[in-house]
Amino acid sequence: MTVPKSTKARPVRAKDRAATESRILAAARRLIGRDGFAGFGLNALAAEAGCDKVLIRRYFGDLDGVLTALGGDVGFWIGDPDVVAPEGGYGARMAGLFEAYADALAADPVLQRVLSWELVEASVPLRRLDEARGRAMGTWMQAAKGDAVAPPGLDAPAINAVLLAALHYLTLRTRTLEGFAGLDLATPEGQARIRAAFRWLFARAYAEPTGGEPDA
Amino acid sequence: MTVPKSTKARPVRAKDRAATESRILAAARRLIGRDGFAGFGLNALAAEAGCDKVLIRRYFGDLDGVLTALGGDVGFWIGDPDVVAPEGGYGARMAGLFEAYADALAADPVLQRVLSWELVEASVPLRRLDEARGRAMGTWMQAAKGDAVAPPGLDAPAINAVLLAALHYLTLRTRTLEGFAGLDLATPEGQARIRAAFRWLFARAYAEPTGGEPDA
DNA sequence: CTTGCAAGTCACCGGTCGGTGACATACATG
DNA sequence: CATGTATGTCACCGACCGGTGACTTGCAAG
Repeated sequence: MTVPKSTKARPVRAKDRAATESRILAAARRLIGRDGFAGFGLNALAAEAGCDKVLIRRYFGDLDGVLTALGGDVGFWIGDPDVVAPEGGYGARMAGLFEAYADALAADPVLQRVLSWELVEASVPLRRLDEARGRAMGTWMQAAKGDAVAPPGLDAPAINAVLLAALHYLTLRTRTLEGFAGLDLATPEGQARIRAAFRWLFARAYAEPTGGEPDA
Repeated sequence: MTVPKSTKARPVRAKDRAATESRILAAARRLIGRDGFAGFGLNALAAEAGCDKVLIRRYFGDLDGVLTALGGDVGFWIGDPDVVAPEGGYGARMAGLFEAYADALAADPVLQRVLSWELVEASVPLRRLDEARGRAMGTWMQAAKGDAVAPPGLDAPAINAVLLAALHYLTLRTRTLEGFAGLDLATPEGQARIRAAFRWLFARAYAEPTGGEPDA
């Protein structure tokens, strides 16, 4: 595709290492996004990239090297933190950031596969991928928070982590199963109920102090 | 183990189909709990059960048949709904049920593996397993709820589903990765913060009506 | 005891996996 | 042009996978 074919028939290929490497990385992204990590292997990657598997080993060592290179790739994770306009109080800003992230996650099959696989296998490159993602997420949250401060008397990072975990699980689950806990995640009605529940939780969790703190 | 060895040396084995079947199912549970679904195959299961793989095929058809039989097994999923004493209001009862379920899930590696694998692969027997689990969970929640009713003006099933999703994700993630969203899930402090955040969210979500409802 | 059959054992098949050595080709350098 | 080296291609290996046919063995009915 990107490499102009030569004149000869069989053993052509343009002898461009950089191009081959980027073709391999692009194929890895495509492969993970389409088939996930279960079938992510040397042979499949070589076939997807249209090159011999020995080149993958020569350039990246092994599949973990490919993942590491993928994680180090600039712009691999969701890029623009400027999606959310910092307005309103802490809760409103967090809710806005949350919804923007939810949309981005729903639209990114590769990120979904990575998050799913992290729950199954604990490998070093996956850990690196997650750390890179976590760092990007942190700076994103910082930018979105701006000068707003969380209400006193609550553990905002923990609350945000819980709601983020719920978003991850529900998003990942929608890809394989329709229902969860009696709700139908596939229908627009079910998704609307989930969204409303998230809004409700954000609003209530970060509401102005009203009652006693349920600490023990 | 359960089958008394005969006198002869090699081709003994007691010719007891029922015992062999239960040995296979027990081996499947052990295998899934230890290694997960990634290495769950005919050969591994036969080795774990100490029988020939052809017997697995003869008795269960294929691996999916084994999973189906596992799901139909009585007491495969968490059994006793009487853990939670139905007391207090709706929110308190749900929070109590929630914590009991959290402890049970944390102590059940097989259930964790099933929940993880459901996010990766969408196979029919896994769907059946999930449906059985969902039904057990539903009756459990019904029993725990008792005669309490949710406060009006909110979608209690959706809110419960969100918090349950968060519990699932955080529990599954703790098995492979230490941190999430800046929190350290491995330390008792991090787990205490998560628990406190859950309590906070339950208390706030189901608190007596205080302010405006954040519906859109 | 003889016979029939299910239970259990073994050996083998084709396919795919990751991995490797040997080789062909293109490009830059002398 | 000659040469070295990196790039790319190919064939093959051992290991494991699910799957299957052929066999042996124990049990029970006749």
